[in-house]
Amino acid sequence: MKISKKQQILDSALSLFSTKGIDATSTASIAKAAQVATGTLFHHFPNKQRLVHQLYLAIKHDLSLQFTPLQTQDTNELEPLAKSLWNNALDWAIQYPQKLKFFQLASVSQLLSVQEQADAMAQELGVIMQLITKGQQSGDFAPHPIELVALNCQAQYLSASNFYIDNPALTNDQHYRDASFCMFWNALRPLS
Amino acid sequence: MKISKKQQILDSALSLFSTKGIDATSTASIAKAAQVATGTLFHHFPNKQRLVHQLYLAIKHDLSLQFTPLQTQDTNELEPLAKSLWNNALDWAIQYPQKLKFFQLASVSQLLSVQEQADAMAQELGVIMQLITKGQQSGDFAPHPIELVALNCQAQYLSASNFYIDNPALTNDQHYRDASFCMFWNALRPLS
DNA sequence: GTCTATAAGTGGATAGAC
DNA sequence: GTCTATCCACTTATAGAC
Repeated sequence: MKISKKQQILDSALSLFSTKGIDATSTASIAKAAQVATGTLFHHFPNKQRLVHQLYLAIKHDLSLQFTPLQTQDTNELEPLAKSLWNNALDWAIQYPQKLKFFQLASVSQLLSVQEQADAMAQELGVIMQLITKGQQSGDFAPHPIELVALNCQAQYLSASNFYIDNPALTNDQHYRDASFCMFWNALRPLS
Repeated sequence: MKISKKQQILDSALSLFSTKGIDATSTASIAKAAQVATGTLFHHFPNKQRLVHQLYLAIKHDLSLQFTPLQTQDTNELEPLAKSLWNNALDWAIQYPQKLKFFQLASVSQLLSVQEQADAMAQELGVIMQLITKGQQSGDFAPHPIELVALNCQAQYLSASNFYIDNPALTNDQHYRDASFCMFWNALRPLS
């Protein structure tokens, strides 16, 4: 057996959550989709909430892996670095639309506490925070409050990702790609 | 009796939906909170989905009313107009945090079809679309695809609103207000 | 219009065999 | 670790009295 039952459950849960919503998906339907008994599901996860939480952490970690390869790049030129991070993140969302959708559902739902979300953000997306701080120090970015800027970045990223997922034909359209990055980048800049 | 039972049901539904989530809120709990029998609820709304839909439309309309008083203003100067629209919308969200929360839940959940959401957007928020078009024609804004720009505006608005709702102490902090508008406005501008 | 009572079904979660 | 079988609280929605 190549994939463990636990992983099958997580995969099926992601698929169902992202299409039907988290609350609207029963544990029984997850087990059925994973070709597993409900007893097995509750053997691996003490309850539904823990299953959601574990899936959330796994996906957030997965996204963070898109950023790490770029950490070693030259950081003197901020814009090209930001552009490759932006495109990496967008490509990830386009490749795994279910992960993005679930990520969004989990963020908006009250299943995870604000604290849990903030912790996951700080741990996994620390690279982004450092980049914002660096840009503010060099004067490339406006000196706005960092929490506000971080939330704004996340919001613009989710917005652009959803657009590409809903309009697959435009995925590789350079005009659209440039436009989305331009808005993102300009938002961070100081008033000229 | 000042408020109709139907309105009591809508009010209680909004309150419960925004705190517990839509799926996680039972019709029985809505009826109980509204001090009404379940039979009464189903007399006014054929089913739960219709109740959600009706609430969604009412709230979207409520938001749109924040924009109409400004339509008659002088539109030669775009930035001050945009700033007052931005602040109006933020103030509305801060005053009615439950409405914003529900609005977000309904947008992300699959309860409303993409078409229904787009229709409501076009009808109620047409003012915003016209403003974007006008800015693009005058050269104040970059000529990005309008759908992309509209979604970006909505995302930044929701992001800023959530921040203020989660941090009530900063509601009237001018530094934060200016920062959030600066990001929003800059995102729309062309590359300098 | 509003209520009570209840139908008919689904939910998360558990016990215990293998 | 995985399964079958099952508990029972809770769900949406309806019927019919007032």
